Amino acid sequence: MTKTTDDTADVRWLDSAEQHAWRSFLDASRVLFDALDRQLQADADMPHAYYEILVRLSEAGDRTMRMSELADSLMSSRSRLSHAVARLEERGWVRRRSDPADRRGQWAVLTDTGYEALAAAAPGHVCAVRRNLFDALDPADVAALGRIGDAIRTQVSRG
Amino acid sequence: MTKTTDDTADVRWLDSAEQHAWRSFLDASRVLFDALDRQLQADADMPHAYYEILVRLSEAGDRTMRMSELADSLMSSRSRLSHAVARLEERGWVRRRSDPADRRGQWAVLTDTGYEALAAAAPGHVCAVRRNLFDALDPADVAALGRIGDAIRTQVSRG
DNA sequence: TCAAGCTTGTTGAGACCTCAATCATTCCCG
DNA sequence: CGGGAATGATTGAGGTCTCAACAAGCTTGA
Repeated sequence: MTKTTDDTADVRWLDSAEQHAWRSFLDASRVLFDALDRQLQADADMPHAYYEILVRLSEAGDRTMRMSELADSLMSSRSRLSHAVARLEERGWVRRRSDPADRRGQWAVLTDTGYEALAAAAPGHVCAVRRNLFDALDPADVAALGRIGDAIRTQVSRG
Repeated sequence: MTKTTDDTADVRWLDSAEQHAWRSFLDASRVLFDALDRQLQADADMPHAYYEILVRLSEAGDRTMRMSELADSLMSSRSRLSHAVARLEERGWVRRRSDPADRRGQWAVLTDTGYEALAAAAPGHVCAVRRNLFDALDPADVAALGRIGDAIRTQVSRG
């Protein structure tokens, strides 16, 4: 969509560098995430979202996190996480325990089976990330990507 | 997930700069795309995927593209596009016409109604892209983002 | 010519996500 | 203390996406 009429004169359209950056970012995200999702689904029978949940839990003390804390750390809605953890619980990879101190709260706990599933999936996934992403980037690109990502996250959170 | 045993010694794990870049990219993509999807859904009653389809068609000669060409240009699977165009057709925003020269092929055509829906959605969407993304980036970042995106797309397509 | 194999596109089932509504609990303040 | 607001989390309905299977048409080569 480019500017063609005057009734939107107050909009600052994207210039060509922005246009290119934006489409490039969109396309790159799509192909990359699709590729990683397919790899994980094929080799470890889990979508990337599950993998990320297992990773966060594996890094937490006692392999345990509050649902809300887990959702925040994954930039996920509570609803999305609730559905996902319900499915992970069916697989026996995560268990939920209610918090005696605040009976509204729930703890998500990574089970041994869940840890094993993660350990089995990780090497292939990390290889795929390296092959599809980092093999294309030099150290300056890696640093730039980190900085840009941080800037975006901050910007979006500010509303 | 970090290296903890020796049975995966052949995997080159991410170093801390890569780790940071990767999570930052993941998180930024998630919050950004979620924000844009919500804005479009709320203000124009369409998901971002529909918007992109309408944009491509609006830019094509005769506002018409082959389904496969459209799918490729959107980095979309044919199945995804088929479902999406079916829904767009129900809304009267796109029509499909079969190609007399190759009767397997279909042309997707943007209708006037579809064009109007796009024109109505575009200003708000572009503002949201600027507010959530470009307002946080200086020109060097914009250039870097474009280069990195291109590199990723190339890398992933090479398998 | 014609059958095997590619290409184009669609379909259905099932998985996942969003939104809004809901429930239970805790917090806050008059 | 008590009642309304806020918090933590879940649920169900409905929309979108994936995967695999399919259908139909084109192309090729013996």
